[in-house]
Amino acid sequence: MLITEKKDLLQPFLKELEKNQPLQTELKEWLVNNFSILNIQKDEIILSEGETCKYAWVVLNGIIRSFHYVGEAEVTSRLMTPYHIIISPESFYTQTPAFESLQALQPSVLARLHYQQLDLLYQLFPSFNYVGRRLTEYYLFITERRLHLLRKQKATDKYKFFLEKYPDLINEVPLKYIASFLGINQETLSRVRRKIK
Amino acid sequence: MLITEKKDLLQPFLKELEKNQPLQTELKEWLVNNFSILNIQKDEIILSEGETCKYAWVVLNGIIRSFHYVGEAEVTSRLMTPYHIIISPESFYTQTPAFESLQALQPSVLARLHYQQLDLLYQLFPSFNYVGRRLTEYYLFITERRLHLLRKQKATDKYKFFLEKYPDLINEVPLKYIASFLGINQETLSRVRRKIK
DNA sequence: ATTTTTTTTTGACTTTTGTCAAACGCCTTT
DNA sequence: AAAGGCGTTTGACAAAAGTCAAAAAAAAAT
Repeated sequence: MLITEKKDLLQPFLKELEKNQPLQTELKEWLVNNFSILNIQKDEIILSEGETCKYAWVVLNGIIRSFHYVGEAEVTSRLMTPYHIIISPESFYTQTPAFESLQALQPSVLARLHYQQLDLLYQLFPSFNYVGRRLTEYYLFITERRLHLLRKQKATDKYKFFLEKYPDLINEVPLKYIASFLGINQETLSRVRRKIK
Repeated sequence: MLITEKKDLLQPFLKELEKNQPLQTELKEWLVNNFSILNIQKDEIILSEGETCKYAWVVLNGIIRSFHYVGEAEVTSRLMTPYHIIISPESFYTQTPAFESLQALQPSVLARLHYQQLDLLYQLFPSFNYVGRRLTEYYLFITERRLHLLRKQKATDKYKFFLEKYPDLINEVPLKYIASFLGINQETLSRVRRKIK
């Protein structure tokens, strides 16, 4: 892939990164040089349970879900849209096997950076620790929001919360994944939807 | 409070901070000088819903819970034990009013640092951004663990997970708070306990 | 030691959600 | 137009959890 093309693809993500604080030009160049672009098919698995999460991915296009198994059943834990950074946190931070998998729900474009490259990035540009900290704080906040959702007692409340906080997902993601994300089953979600309309 | 006394109180917390990487002596001195120690009574409210979370607290002793209201009912969202750093994430990071409150479940000893002091700390010691990032990553990980708990479908599974991951809390925290933390009601928790024993 | 208060458990009943099987609607393929 | 596949809805019934009131147990106060 041409470097100019890669640059264009990464541009909106870099802009997101700069929301807090502008980044040094060399840092941005380093990012463009070191990220790789991936084209992912619908349903393709990006990370399998049991593998160690060696990359941080950025969604440039498409939707990715994380899921794990509870017995036979799949549980969808996160739904990730453009400019979201994806890792399996425990696995990535501790470089141990993941208990969850990552899968594309649509044909998607991702950028990825290797764990060791990210480590190097923090060494080369210590100021990037500030960005890393702010980003992690943001992810902590949205994780708390998912917790808030799951603490809603009634299926109806969960669905309303979902509509409010994740409006861009409702028409993009099959209901079975949304139901699972909300911790209810698909039939219950379907009944909730009928009641609300 | 004497500085030597404060130093002794903070010592185990500083040791926790140094688990990843030793800290410069001046940084540790700065922390000892700038943290304030608070003695908190049982049931005392540390932060009230609607207030902005201006401090980061460290539990040196005791147990703190966070909770918010859903209608009339209180929902306990976190239970925090020694050396845990406490903030109301959204409120602290964005300096906007909190939707949750913080309360001591036991007589507790806390150390606190003002938001602006923390900001100053990051400026004075840029390397502390690394520590901040690692800490935030850790809190992200344990937040995901709470999510994992709430995604368990059956009350029995939630309680077993709680016993496994939070063994130090089971004999210290009244069951009504644990039930609420698990997203079930107290009577259900009581019945689960009978069935398990 | 006794009383009072708080915490935990129990019982009877209601509400909510899950389960399984089948049907429906819509898009794509032949 | 018919057939197949996928996502969504519906129905009948079972299981799980919630609610309210009261009892029992444990802890704290007098």
